[in-house]
Amino acid sequence: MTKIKNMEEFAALSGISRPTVSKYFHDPDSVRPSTRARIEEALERFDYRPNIYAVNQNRKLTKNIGIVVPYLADPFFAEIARYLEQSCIAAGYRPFLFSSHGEQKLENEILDGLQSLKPAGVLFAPLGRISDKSAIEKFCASVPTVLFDSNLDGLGAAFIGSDNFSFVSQTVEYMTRTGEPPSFFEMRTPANPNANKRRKAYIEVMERLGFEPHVIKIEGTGWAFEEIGRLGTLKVLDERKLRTDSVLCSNDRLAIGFLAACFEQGIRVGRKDDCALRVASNDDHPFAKFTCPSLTTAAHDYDNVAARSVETLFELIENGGKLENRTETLFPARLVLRESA
Amino acid sequence: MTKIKNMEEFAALSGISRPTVSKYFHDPDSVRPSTRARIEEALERFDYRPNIYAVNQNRKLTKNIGIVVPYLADPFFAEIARYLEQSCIAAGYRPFLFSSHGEQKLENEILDGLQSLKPAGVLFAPLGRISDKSAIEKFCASVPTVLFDSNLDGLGAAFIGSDNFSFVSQTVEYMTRTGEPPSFFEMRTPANPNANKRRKAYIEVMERLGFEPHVIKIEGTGWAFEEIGRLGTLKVLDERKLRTDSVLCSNDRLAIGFLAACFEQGIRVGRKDDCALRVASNDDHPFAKFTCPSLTTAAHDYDNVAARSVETLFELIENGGKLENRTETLFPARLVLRESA
DNA sequence: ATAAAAACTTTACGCGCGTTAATTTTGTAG
DNA sequence: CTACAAAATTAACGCGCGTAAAGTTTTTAT
Repeated sequence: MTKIKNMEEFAALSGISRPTVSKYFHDPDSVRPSTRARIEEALERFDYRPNIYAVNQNRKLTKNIGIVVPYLADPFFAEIARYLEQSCIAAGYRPFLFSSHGEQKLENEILDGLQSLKPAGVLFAPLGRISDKSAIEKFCASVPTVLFDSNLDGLGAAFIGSDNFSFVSQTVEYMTRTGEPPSFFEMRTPANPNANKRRKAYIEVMERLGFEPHVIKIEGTGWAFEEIGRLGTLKVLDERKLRTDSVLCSNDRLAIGFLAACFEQGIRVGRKDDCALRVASNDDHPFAKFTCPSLTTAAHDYDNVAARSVETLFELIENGGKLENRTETLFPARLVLRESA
Repeated sequence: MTKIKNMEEFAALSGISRPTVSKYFHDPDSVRPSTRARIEEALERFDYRPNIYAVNQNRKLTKNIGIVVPYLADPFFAEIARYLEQSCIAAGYRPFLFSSHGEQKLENEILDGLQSLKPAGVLFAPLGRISDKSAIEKFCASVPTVLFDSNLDGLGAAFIGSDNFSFVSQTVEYMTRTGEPPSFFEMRTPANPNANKRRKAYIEVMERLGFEPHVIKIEGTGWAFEEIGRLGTLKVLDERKLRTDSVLCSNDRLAIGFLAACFEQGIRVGRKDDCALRVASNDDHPFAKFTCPSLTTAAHDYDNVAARSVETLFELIENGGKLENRTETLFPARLVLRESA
């Protein structure tokens, strides 16, 4: 079991010329079946693999794909990243995962570092409001990029995300149908552009149904949504700002904080008769099933968003990095009824 | 603003010879301040950076560091990964983050792929029980590796983690001091070696305090601990297996499921008089503050574990990949009193 | 000012592999 | 068996940069 240093050596040991071996690694089907068999036989005996640095230096396009999410400590992004990773691997690519950790500076540094990785493409969920648009625009000009989750107008070759209107309309309609119309609970300055769309959808749906919208805006910045939601709720409860017994939170992480605050204050939440409040939300966070009470929420179509994102990226890559026109694909939500509303 | 293709071109534009520029990129302090200034000035005007593939091909050691965690959808690991990443960057390295997603096959594939990245070192939190020890051993033989969180006997150049005895002794002592001695709630076949140490510590501490240990083992495999905990708790409650009003969960994610089940069953948990049960746990999961009631738990010393891990890795790297003897460093827990116990 | 040391320039080779052009071998069809 | 296309081989160059050797310039010390 001697260690093989390079392709030259491996080619010699396998009895095939180096250019042919090189061809094999580029596409195993491009060589005659008999020679392919000989190479793979040698591969079993000697455990050689091409030096990726030499390969990537000489190929025009690497097989690397960058995956960038805004906040990995949010299990939602961890889950979607997992799906994206696996799809890339299945397609013969090498995914590299990065988290902006909620900071613009880090997001920019990641994009910067990504450029020198010369990735074939990038799947990018930007921070949103605090993203450095011009930096991202520059980046997208030099690297084939598909945006997901958070849309930034005109940036990237395509956007794939969830249809916020579908989320809110389902939750609002459900709540109005089964009880009082909900107030909308959100952060005053939401980090994510989806939040704005959800508020607008809420107002639109409420008006269409003939109810007066009521938006409750709480203070707080950053990505510690649960704590922001909790503190905001305590304040709202203290000031008796709730007009009805129904609340729709902009997202599940705020709702987790909302429920924690209600529990602290001894307020029973749920759809049962002895409950004082109904709370629903949007996202179907992995923990939404384990809140007390479990959270009624509108679920992202994780699988489709992820699948379409990679599909689109591969299409983009095969197209040489350009698509005729930027598309925006939105997947509808699925209402998940649990105990909280 | 012409685009610079290579170091040759950049060197010409900056008026410095290529070898000197190369030296600069390796270590800016290795050149005369005046030439350094000239290079950096040119750097501002032209935005050139060395091709990392060419660099890594020719340098013996890359500046890459691999970070491997068992399950990124667990915010605990996301948080620690964040700290590790930042430390690596601060030290001038390039971190690459990977998650095994709870699967041995993926863990092996990650290690495999990591080898061809030729990293200077790897920070590795293995899956634990289901890890492929022999594959890991092989990996560690060729790449400087520091294990953290989960120890595997003798593998890696060092281990840094938490002192499980410290966790359990603090929670057990607190619970016995303020109420009935707790039962210990855990999975029958825990994925993580820390679980075994916690059970042993529980038994030891209970006996030392003169109480009879009582371990409740629930069924379930995989990494969906919350749901396993929830279902296990429903069963335990149904079969009335609790001997006292106190429960110590092996980890927070199980506890989250435990509390959800109690809530479903209308069982009040907490240290107040009107509560039927007290529940404590270990880890201080990022969501432990938002359970209902909030969870009393023993907190990891995140910062120190992460800081010492990277410290040790850098030491290992500077030492050429070998340390005289394998060290195991354990940091004690900090008891966090909340409402559940 | 002079000598020695330090830093820089020039020249050149090597890393491992992609890739091309010219040539030879192999496989298939008539 | 001949003819011809497909596939493999040989030879050679290039990618961008690390690095070493030899010579030149600049800095520092005396």
